[in-house]
Amino acid sequence: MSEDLTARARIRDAAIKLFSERGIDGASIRDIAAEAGVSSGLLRHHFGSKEALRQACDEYARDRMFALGRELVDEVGLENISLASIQPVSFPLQTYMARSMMDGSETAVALFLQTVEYGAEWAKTHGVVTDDYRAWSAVIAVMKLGVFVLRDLLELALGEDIASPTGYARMTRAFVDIFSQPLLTPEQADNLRKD
Amino acid sequence: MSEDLTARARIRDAAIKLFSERGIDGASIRDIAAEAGVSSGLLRHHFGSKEALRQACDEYARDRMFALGRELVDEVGLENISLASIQPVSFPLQTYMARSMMDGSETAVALFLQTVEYGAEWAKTHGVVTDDYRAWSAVIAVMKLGVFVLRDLLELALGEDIASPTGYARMTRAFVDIFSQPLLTPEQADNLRKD
DNA sequence: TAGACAACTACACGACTGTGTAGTCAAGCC
DNA sequence: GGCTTGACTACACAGTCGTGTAGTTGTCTA
Repeated sequence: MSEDLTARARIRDAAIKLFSERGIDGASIRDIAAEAGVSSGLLRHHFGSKEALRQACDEYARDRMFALGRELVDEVGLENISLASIQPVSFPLQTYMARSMMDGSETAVALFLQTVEYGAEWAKTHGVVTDDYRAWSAVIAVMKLGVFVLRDLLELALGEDIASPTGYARMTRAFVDIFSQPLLTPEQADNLRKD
Repeated sequence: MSEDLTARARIRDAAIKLFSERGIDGASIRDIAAEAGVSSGLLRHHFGSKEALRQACDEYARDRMFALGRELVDEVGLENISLASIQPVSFPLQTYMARSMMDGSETAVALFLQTVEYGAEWAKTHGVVTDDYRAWSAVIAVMKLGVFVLRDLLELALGEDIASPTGYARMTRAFVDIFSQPLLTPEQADNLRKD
C-alpha cells in the first residue's frame, strides 16, 4: 500500500485486502479507509457507496486477472507457464474473487459461471469420462474455490502460509498428487454410481 | 421447526439454519429468535450470549453427526452404506459445520484438524502416492468443504438444489467421475512437480 | 485575481447490533 | 394461602454500521 499510488488506488487495494480477509459485510468502509490512510468520506467521494466500491473491486480484479493471463501467454507461450511465477500477483486477486463469488456479487458470479462453462468444454475436448460435463466442471470449480475461501483452515493444517514458497509448493504438489491418481477403483466407482 | 420441540431446541435449530445460510456475523439474534418464534430475550435466557449459542450449535452438530455415523454403521455395516439414505439429516449438519469452520469457531476447527489427521492416516494405509500426506489430506478436506460453503454457486451452475434427489445424484456422480480417473498424465504430473 | 472544481475532512443522522435490566406469568412446593 | 423458580417478554443502552451534508484546502484556468 505504497504512498505513490493515488488515493483512489490505495482505497481500492485496501478494499480488496479487507474484503478478502473478512468478506464484504465483515469489512466496514471505516476500516477500509483507515487501511488506505484516508477518511471514510473520501472513500465515499471516490466510489459513492460501499456497493459501488465492491463493484469497482470486482471489475478491477477481473480485468487485472485477464490482463495477467494474456501477458503471461504472450511472454512465455502456453505450454511452459511456471505457476510459481504468477503466484505473487495473481494470488490476492484470486482470493478476492473467490470471496466475492461466495458473497454473491454479480460480476464475480458471472465470472464463475463463465469458468464452469469453459471447464465443461475443456472436459469434453480432453477425453474426460462423464455424462454430465456441467456438473463435473461445477464441482471442480467449487472445490478449487474452496482452497481460497478456506485458506485459513488450510494454513492451520499445513502449519504455514500458503503464500510462502514452501507452503505454495506443498499445496501445488498435493493438487498434482490428487489429480494424477484415481482414488476410486473402477469397481468402487460403478458401485457408487448405482446409488 | 415444529411446535412440539422445546423452545430451546427450536432456537438451536433456527440458529443452525441461519448461521449456515448467512454465517455467524450475518445472522442476528433477533432474526434467529424470530425464526424460532420466540423473543430475543428468551434466546438470551437460554444461551446467555450469541457466542455461547454458537458453541452450543457447534457441539450439538458435532455430536449429532458422530451419533448418525455410529447408528449407520451399527445398522447396515460399513461396506454397504447408501449415501443417499443419510443425506437428508446429515446435509444441514455438514453445511453448518463447514460454515462454522470457515468462521473460525473453536470446536469446528478442532474437528477439521481431526478430520485432516484421519484423512492422512487413511491415505497412508490405502496406498495413496504422495510424500506429504498431511498436505494431501488438508487439500482434499478444504476442497470437500468448498462444496458446502459455496453451495449457492454450485446450485446456480447446476440449475437445481443439491438437496433435491436429482441434484444430489448429479453432484455425487461428478465426485465419482472426478476421483475415479486421473486428470493429469504421469508426464504432466512429473513436469508440474519440478516447479 | 477571481472563480471553478476536484480532493479531502468532520460530523451528524437513523437503523441495526449484542447486551443489560426489569417485570409478567404459570407451575411446583412449604 | 404465600413463595420460589424457570420460561418468557418488553424495553432501554451504547456501539457500530452505511449514508448524508456542510465545509476546507489546493490547484488549475479564464
